[in-house]
Amino acid sequence: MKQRRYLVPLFYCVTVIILLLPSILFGQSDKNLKLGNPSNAKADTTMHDNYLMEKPQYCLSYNNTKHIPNWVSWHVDSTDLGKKDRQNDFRADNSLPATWYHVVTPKDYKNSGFDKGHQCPSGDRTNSVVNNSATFLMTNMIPQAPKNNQQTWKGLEDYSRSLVKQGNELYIICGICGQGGIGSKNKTDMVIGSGVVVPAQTWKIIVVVPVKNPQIDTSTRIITVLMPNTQDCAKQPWYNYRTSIDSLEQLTGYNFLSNIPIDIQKTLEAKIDTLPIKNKTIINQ
DNA sequence: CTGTGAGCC
DNA sequence: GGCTCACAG
Repeated sequence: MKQRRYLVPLFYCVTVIILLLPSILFGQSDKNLKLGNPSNAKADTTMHDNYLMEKPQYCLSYNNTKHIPNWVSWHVDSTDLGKKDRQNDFRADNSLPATWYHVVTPKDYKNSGFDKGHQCPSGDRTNSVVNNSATFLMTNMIPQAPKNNQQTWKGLEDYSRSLVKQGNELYIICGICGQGGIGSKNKTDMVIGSGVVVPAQTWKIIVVVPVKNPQIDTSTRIITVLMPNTQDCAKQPWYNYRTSIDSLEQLTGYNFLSNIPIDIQKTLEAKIDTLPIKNKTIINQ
């Protein structure tokens, strides 16, 4: 009879460990795709143009015709932001299926007039060397016009991290559409290197969730942008490129936020963020 | 690897 | 000036 007294706490401990196992093993990786998989990508090598790759740091749909991701999805909160240095170890992603001939390397971007533009930013993964280094895999890069990448796009990335520091967690997805951009050589390029497609536009959706009240409802702030992959992009700040998820769905054919209840989803997808940014006047256009 | 540059706070 | 996005050699 005496042993039975140990059974209850033992059962309790085992249950807790089993329940926590996914987060112990995978950290935050389960959050990276939490709001949905907009193109129904699958980790199936026959899906060569919509191939799902899940990493602890971010998830993506890879396009082996374009040799860039269709979209990259991740989650950021204050635990992701640390003090680890930018690793700068751009390199081929050898976790692509071995049967696929084409693997993009940094060489494909050399002297192209386009940046190796992070989708999941280095700056969103600074809590460990391993996590930061993972953002430098080439499957997380697109040929991005330098002024788009280093100015307009970076402006939104910096603003996003300021929201995290103010007590929010973010669910972010971004990607590409179309073909043909204008880089530092001041001409339209359709491809660079050994056939890496240059997108015409870049888009991003940020779902802002206060950590102290982490529910997603019709009042949740959504920041959606769509900007040209050109040097002219930087003539406007990021907040002048705000649009609705509805318009992005029409453009891309994707279904965003599909894991959110449909009525909430519809309200959120119609919204265009209008919050003034940094007290600057927003130019209406 | 080091050095350089542009933009922004 | 310091920080962060990069580039070239």
